[in-house]
Amino acid sequence: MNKKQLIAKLSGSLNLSKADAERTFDIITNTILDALKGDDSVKIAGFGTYKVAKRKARVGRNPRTGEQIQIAASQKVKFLPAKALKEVFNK
Amino acid sequence: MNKKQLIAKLSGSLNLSKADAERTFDIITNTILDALKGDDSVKIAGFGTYKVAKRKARVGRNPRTGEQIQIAASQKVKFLPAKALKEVFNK
DNA sequence: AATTGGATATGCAGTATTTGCATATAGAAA
DNA sequence: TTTCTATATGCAAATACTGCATATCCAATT
Repeated sequence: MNKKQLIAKLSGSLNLSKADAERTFDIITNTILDALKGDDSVKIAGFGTYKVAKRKARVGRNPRTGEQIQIAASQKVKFLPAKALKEVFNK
Repeated sequence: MNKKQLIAKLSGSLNLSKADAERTFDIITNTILDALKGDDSVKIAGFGTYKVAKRKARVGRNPRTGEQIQIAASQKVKFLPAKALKEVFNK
């Protein structure tokens, strides 16, 4: 399912036009992103936690040529599913 | 930031009561979950992709006693940040 | 509705990183 | 109040990550 299809569903269940449903959805994701930029984590009970994880610089390898490569440190958004979410898929 | 604080922010930016903002938010997360249950992945352009990842059974260990334990296969929701999302935190 | 530019999936090798087990407790959230 | 979540522990095994070409897929513009 892609964003367009998701918006179509939400349009129905939220009783909004597709344009409004998309606007609503975008506001929510942007709010989460902004929070991650400033704060460091966003916890949503029953769903999961978004966190910014710092990754150290390290040595990698180009699998095509085999040569070693220096990989810079970076940051990545991680999602940790809540307990309830795990149970849904493991009952 | 926790869910309550997120809802409070959304209440303002969506111009909804807190109760309605929470209802809206819950409908969205539930819609995503339902899609994932149907074995799909949910791709949200510019944000990321939610996927159900299957994990194989393996041998684990009780860190308290040190004894080996057989761990059953399981499923887990994974979130893969979109390119745009990575760039926000690595520029 | 169709085209196009951009984003993402795949496969590969080898190393780095993460995962997840049990369990109690502390702290936070509903 | 009562439920949920983070933390901490050692360690084996699963998985992520890198460059890059190709194939596929999506989003946005015509």
